[in-house]
Amino acid sequence: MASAKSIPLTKRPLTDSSAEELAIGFAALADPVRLRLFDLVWRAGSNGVCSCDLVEPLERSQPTISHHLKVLREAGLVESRREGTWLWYSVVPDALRSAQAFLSR
Amino acid sequence: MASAKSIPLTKRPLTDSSAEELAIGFAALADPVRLRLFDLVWRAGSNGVCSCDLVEPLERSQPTISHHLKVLREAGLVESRREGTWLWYSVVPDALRSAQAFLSR
DNA sequence: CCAGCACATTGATGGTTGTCAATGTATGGT
DNA sequence: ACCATACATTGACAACCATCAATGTGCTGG
Repeated sequence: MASAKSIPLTKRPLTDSSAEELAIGFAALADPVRLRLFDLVWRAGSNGVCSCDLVEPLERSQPTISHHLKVLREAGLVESRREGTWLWYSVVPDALRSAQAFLSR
Repeated sequence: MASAKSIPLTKRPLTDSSAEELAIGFAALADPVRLRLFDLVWRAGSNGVCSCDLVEPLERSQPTISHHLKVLREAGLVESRREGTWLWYSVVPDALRSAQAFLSR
């Protein structure tokens, strides 16, 4: 049961742990290359996009793109599915929910 | 005049420069201490909050808090106003607009 | 003018990050 | 079995970052 003294969630300051969690999400978006990468994956919709098509438009080496995709994956923003030799990346549904909630008051 | 070939803004991939700009905003929020700091300033509303009241709850040294406030200020997220010896910090109106717009598709 | 408070700046340090060349691994075709 | 392709991992390096102690700056009261 809720205590009589409880305060509405949005009125309480950020806890250390939820700040940590949010910061991880924002950190994943805190690099221009990674933002454009995420944008390209996002635009591909639920079908996703082959990572082989992400190297050229971003003008970075293949290991660099692979590294950034790993950061996005580990932050829970994108996911990948195998299709033969290829990997198809797509945005995790509701991945941005907590970030959106924070920015919207 | 708009070209007949022009594409709706939201359908075009992120340009390098707008990705750079967005990334600066997200980077400012990509640290747990800075997030809690921003949260505290935000909750203070338009009156703002004295930075002397921000050191203790965040359990960091005064120079560290001063450094983080500078990062938030230079990212355009907060602004300060002098009141005698004190500085009062408040959130810049519409500071989060572009970030919100990006996260909302 | 001096003492004290609020806040900023400097300098140092350990840790993290973006990048690429080189190499490794997995998958599919022949 | 072999080779080519797609992608990941490793290692290295320069740049950046969070943090604090020490010091500097600006304001106020006496």
